[in-house]
Amino acid sequence: MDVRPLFHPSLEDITVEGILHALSDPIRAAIFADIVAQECSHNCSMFLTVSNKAIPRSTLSQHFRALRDAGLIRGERRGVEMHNASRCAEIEERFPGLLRAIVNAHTIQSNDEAQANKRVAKRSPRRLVKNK
Amino acid sequence: MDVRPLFHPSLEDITVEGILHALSDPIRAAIFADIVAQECSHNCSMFLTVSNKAIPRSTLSQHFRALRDAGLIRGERRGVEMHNASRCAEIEERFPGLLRAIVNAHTIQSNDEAQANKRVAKRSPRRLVKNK
DNA sequence: TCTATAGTTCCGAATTCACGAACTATTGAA
DNA sequence: TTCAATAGTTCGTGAATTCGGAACTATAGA
Repeated sequence: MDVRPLFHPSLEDITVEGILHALSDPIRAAIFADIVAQECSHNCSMFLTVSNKAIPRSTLSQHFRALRDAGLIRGERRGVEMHNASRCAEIEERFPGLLRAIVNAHTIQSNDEAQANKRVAKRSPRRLVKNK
Repeated sequence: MDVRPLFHPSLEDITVEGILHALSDPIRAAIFADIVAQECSHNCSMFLTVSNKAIPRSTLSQHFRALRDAGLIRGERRGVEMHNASRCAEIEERFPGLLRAIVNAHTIQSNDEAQANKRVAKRSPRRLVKNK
């Protein structure tokens, strides 16, 4: 009955600091990258594991709220689950190039890490770097 | 006698998360923007007030350390003071376009805020918006 | 040697963050 | 209807960060 509507900041209330802070967390960055990449709708539980790491539901919920509060995604309740879509297009209007550059940088970094893991794996096949 | 050398991460140890986190603080963002803008040397105490707000020395020192640890600036002791330079060029190699986009977004936001302040000032000349 | 300046370190208070437990809302089945 | 399952939120507590004053270190100059 309650179903308080989700808060979403209006475009002019979105701040750079807010965006950077939201995306400075690796889990949130991974979630956001995924939502951006596949422009289809996404519910939250798809992310109960992010990059081979289990995320508790409550933590996940907070991460989604952080992304919404920062204005990065828009969430919509659809029955029992939630649909999440990125607000890239809007943000691109206000801060051109920002999100593309960040997502791109994250991609570069992931690739670098994957390379590093391959090299490590060759020598000692078992341990992986950077997956604490 | 002590003068432990300042820590600076090597280029490949610089992370996107680290950069975003460092720049998600408005004071650090302002400091960094300034260092980037004026490519001349900068000591820390130039920033004892940032955007009309007094910053305690200890806090300032922490902020500079955060920027160094994130790999955004390089600090060098010169006599009694410190010389700070941005590491933009290096980072541009690894994460092309990232810093430009962020600094640019900050500029856009500052301009928007200045506009808002002007409009407010016309009506009630005294209070300024967003300078808590 | 004394003083002033620039910056760091230390530590306590305040804030933020993570996550388990309990809760709400919706759907589908009995 | 009622019951169970699913998706997500809220709350409370302990852990980790952050802020800033006080005391400290290092250098330059008188």
